[in-house]
This record gives sequence, structure tokens and C-alpha cells, in this order.
Amino acid sequence: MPARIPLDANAILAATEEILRRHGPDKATVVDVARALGVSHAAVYKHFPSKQALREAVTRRWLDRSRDALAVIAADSAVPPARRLRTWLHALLAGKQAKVREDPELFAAYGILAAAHSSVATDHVADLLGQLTAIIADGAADGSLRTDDAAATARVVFTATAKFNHLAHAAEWQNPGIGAELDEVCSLLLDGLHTRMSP
Amino acid sequence: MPARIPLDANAILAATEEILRRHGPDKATVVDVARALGVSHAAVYKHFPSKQALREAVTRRWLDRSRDALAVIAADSAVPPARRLRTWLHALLAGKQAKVREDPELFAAYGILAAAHSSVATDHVADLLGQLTAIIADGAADGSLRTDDAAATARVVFTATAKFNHLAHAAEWQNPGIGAELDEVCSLLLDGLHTRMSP
DNA sequence: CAAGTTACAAGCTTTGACATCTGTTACTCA
DNA sequence: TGAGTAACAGATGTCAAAGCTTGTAACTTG
Repeated sequence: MPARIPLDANAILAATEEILRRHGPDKATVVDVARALGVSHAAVYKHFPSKQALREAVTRRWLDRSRDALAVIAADSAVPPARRLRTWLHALLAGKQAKVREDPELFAAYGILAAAHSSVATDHVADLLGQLTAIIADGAADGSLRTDDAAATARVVFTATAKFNHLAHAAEWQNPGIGAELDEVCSLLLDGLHTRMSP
Repeated sequence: MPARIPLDANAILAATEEILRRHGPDKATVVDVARALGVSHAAVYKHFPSKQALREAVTRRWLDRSRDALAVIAADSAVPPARRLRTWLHALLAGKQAKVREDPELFAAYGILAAAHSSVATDHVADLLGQLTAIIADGAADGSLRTDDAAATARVVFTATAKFNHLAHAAEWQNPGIGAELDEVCSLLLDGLHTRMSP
């Protein structure tokens, strides 16, 4: 009987993240989470309406951490927008590579939610697109990037780099040449985005 | 007892394709194929060393048909290379959409082979890259597309359009806006590839 | 002897009984 | 009355036994 801290949503999230990491998304049960907290599984259901909601909350927290790390790069106005775009796309890839390697269980949990069309996945993509839009808008503002609509261009850039950001390609992120490949795609895209010397 | 045509590799391939279409890759057995041909399953093994080899042969034939259809577009020198590139990428997408819709079982069989790193999949990609390289080389030759190395550029274009050509995105090909999205990516890529007016 | 068959071992799937998990409800207790 | 528990029904998952499937080998036949 551990001295019981009163149960709150945060303690449940932390315990769930731990269980998810240990057992993986297929084996992690809410009974496991409750046992780790020293309560009955029904107690967990007082704080979260379903196992699905619990998983989403854990995954959202996990994704928000990487979103925040990328936001620092996106907002760094000391770096010219074209270079910032390239750096940001590389950081996005590096972050995903690290997650697959170091946190495969949580990554798998995210994959399951994305496949189920959970809002966690679409919201995360929307966050990333927002950052990309901000970089491109900065480029449009200082005249270094040519675009009519920063948000639309951001979507196109995100689509063209799908191989480096979409879950479906996770297996390919372990290939050694992947960073160089992203660099080449970036170069071609930036060639298209740079302001022309003449019409 | 149907009047038995002497068994040959081609008859086996046709029967396998039919069985694969009917039962799907998970349920299709070589006993089924043999039954459809009115022979024992061991007879099939006289012509193909394994079930895997049989499946690969069927899938290869199926992929070669679409490769040939695309080759006509790639080789059409009446169309300027930039426009030909765009048309080819759209045709590739349209062909895949049609296959997923009309031949989901054979498409699934292809997916299984690709996941198993079969040479069928890598060879098919190599064929497609060859066609793309030819288009880009034509553009380099007539001065309309800027590239140092047509094959390398073809790889970059293929990567940047992964969302429209890679199996992993098959589910997204049914979205209504997908053609327009490809168009936007093409435009950005072609902006990058077009010869500049000045350095 | 080319083309096919029957018979069989090893390895996978199905199957069905059994256990566990999810989510709810009626209850307890400070 | 808010926070948790015990008990439960229905869905889901597990596991071993039985039945197919794959691939091989020895055998048959025109």
C-alpha cells in the first residue's frame, strides 16, 4: 500500500504513458494503469470517459512536446525564411526518427490513433502546417519567397515532403541517405519558391 | 472433366490471377489454383518453385501492363517535356486509383510483395523512374528543364510526389481533391525545374 | 522421360472453450 | 456529495487441438 496521492488526471496520464511505453499499445490495459496507481480500474473511468480518450490525451501531450520544440525553430526570425524552412523540415524528420527509435511504443500508439482518424492526428498536422505557414509568410513579407497564399503553399510543401513527415514512411526514415534525400527535395522546392530575377 | 489443354506457365498465371481476384491474397491457395485447372497442386509446383514465385509472376505481369501504358505517354515527343511530366504523373495516379478501385485484391497482393521487399516492387519502381528520367532528359536536351543529372532529378520528383505514387498513401487516393493537390505540387516542382530567365 | 499423380512431413491457420478487458451500475465511506 | 469500490454483462483476446497448406519425394503413365 503506497501512501496514496489523491488521484488526478495528470497522475493518470503519467502512469498511462509509462504503461504504454512498457507494454506497448496492444498490451496496455486500463486495468494495468489502475494497478500501477493502486486503484480499481473504475476509478480511472471517473476521470476519462473511455480508454480511447485516455490514449488520446497521452498522445496529445507527447505530440505537443515536439510541436513546441519545432515552434522555436519556426519563430527564429534571426534565420532567413528559406534557410529556416530547410532547418525546420530537417528538425521535423530528426524528431520523428528519434521518436521511432527511442519511443517505438508511443509512436505505435500515435499510428493507431492516426489510422482511426482521431482528431489528435489531424490537430497535430494542423499545428505543424501553422508553423510552416508562418515561415513562408515571413518569406513572403521580406520578399525572399514567392507565394500568393502562404497557407496553401505550406500545404503543398508539406505534401511534397510527405516521405519525410508522414507516418506511412516511418520504416524508410532509418535508411542512411534519408537526410540527403530531404535536402535535395528542399533544394528543388526552394528553387520553385525563390523570387525570380525576371518574370 | 474439362477437355484438358496441356498445362503451361501461362495457363497457370491466368488461373492464379483469377483465383487471386476472387479470394484475395490471404485466402488464395495453390490447391485452389490447381483445382481451377483440374490438376493436382503438385503439378503447379513443376512450373513454379514456390507459391511466392507464382504470386510474383502474376503481379509482375499485372504491373507490366500499366508500365506499358505509361511508357506511351513518356515517349510522346509531340508534347513538351514539362507538360508531359505533368501528364505522366497524373496518369500514374489515375492508374493507381483505378487499380485500387477495380482490382483491390491484386493491389493487396502487390502491397504484400512490396512489404516483403520483393524485387517485383523495386523493379517496377525502377521502370517508372526510367520513364521519368527519359522525360526529364528530353527537357534538358531541348533546354526547357534545368538539371545536371536527369536520373537524380527524376528520383527527387518521384520522392516529392510520393503521396501520389507510394502504396502507403493508397487510402488518400480516394479523396476528391487529390488530383488538384497533385497539380499544385507539379506546379511548384516545375517552377523549380524551369530554366531561369537570368542566373 | 516429360508431365502428372498420390502420399506425406512440417508449419500455419482456424476453431472453440476459457480468460481477460471494457465500460456501467449500484453501492460505500469520509 | 465527491471519490472510489465491487460486481457484472458483453466484447475481445488467448491457447491448445484439429485441420489445411506448402513443398518434397517416390511412384505412374502415355
